[in-house]
Amino acid sequence: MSYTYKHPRPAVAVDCVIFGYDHRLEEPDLQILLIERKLVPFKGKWALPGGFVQMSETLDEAAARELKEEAGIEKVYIEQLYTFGATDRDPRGRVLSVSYVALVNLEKHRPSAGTDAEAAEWFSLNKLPALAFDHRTIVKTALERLRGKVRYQPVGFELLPDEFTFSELQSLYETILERTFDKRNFRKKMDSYGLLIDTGGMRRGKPNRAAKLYRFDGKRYKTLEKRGFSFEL
Amino acid sequence: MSYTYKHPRPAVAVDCVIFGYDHRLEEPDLQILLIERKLVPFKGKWALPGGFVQMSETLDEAAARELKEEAGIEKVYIEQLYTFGATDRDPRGRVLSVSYVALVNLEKHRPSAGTDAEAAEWFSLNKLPALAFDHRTIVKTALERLRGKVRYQPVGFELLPDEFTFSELQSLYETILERTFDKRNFRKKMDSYGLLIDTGGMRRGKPNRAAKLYRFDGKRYKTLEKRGFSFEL
DNA sequence: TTATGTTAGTGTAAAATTAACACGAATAAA
DNA sequence: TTTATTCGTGTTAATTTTACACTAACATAA
Repeated sequence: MSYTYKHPRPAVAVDCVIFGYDHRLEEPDLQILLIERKLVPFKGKWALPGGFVQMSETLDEAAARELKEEAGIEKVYIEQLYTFGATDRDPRGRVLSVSYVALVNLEKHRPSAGTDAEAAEWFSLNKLPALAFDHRTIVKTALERLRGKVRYQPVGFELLPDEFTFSELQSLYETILERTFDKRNFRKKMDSYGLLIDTGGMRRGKPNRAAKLYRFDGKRYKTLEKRGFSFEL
Repeated sequence: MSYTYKHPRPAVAVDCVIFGYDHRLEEPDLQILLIERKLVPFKGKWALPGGFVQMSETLDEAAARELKEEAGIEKVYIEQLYTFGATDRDPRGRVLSVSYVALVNLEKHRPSAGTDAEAAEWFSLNKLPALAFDHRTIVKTALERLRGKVRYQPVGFELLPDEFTFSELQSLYETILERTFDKRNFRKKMDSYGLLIDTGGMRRGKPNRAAKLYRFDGKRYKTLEKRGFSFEL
């Protein structure tokens, strides 16, 4: 079966930069899920999960599908990032890449468990291997987006478990933004938005004072957002 | 001549939201350049300037080319906005739209003069006609981007002439953000960044005190930006 | 049972930033 | 020369941000 057009057309792929975060680590860092390529070009090299867009699906759907098929990840935060269109970015021919950024917590979504995604592996952002195509550029762009976005939209919570402590939240921000925050000031500011719900639970198990568990109030945020409220860290 | 592929491919277009601004108007507003469609579908309707991506050009190049061919506009600020990929956004079949935002000053780039762009016309943003395809959505997205961006990156200057007065700059921001600023505070803040150069010239001609002309120091901004400085209004 | 090591949780004062506010100076036209 | 209009400027109060240190609670080891 083949398809014929009057004018030449580029192929269109979606590629996903999946940021993972594990709050349980001593020194948590951002991770990225990569897949080892089984085929030429770049056989054996690591690449972002992705694939070609089907005619019947939207771009968002294509990204969600690839996320599920190649990474075994479903129902997470995902947004379109940028479309990369250098003419020589794929040696096979003209291929555009509509890139997406996804955010997942590594406790909720176990590191490449089961599924199709056995070729998948998490890498620390600062220990990435050489990447196929222009995927390095895509990752860089994704990181800039994440750093920018996290400061004025409450997307950080997507990287945490449903219930988290203030310290965990702070560590997350410190990791992403590569800076430290004063504990009291951080808490004060976060508190002031009234977006965190005290779940009543406590994080126990470590040989120190237990920490209260909170949940992000997404509904309230949406309400406030419509009223012109803006989150800012 | 025809082109055959093993798998079906979407067609890929670029569409440009060109924001225009005329500081000479009494009550300036943002304008958008539209083109009256000569062909079905949406014949007779207004649409964003755009067209299909050629195999030999990058997406940015395609956008620049369409800007020139359809709008007669060259060498202006342009950046990629978003890629729209609803399966039914074009009745002719699957067409992706990689959208761009461009910013032009209407004194520098005369309203649809000469060129190919005779079908082109500027419309006030709040008096837009019905648009073809999903172009309304694209315009909405573009406006959100502009509003967001203008506050933390000095892109507003792209909408002004090379030399402008403080009042003109303030009116621009007030127009885009749909709010007012205190004259003295606005000036103080802008001044504090040291990004405006006093050209020595004066804006004369009106029956009131002449205003000093300034120029935006783009080079200095780039230097500061690298040092971690960030503009914010 | 007690001691120890470690993280959780909390308030205040100084500094910096933002917001509010009014009037004389300069210009072109009448 | 008068008039109408916009330009250019400084201070004070309010708010926000920053800096900073100790007690409380928990699990483990003694």
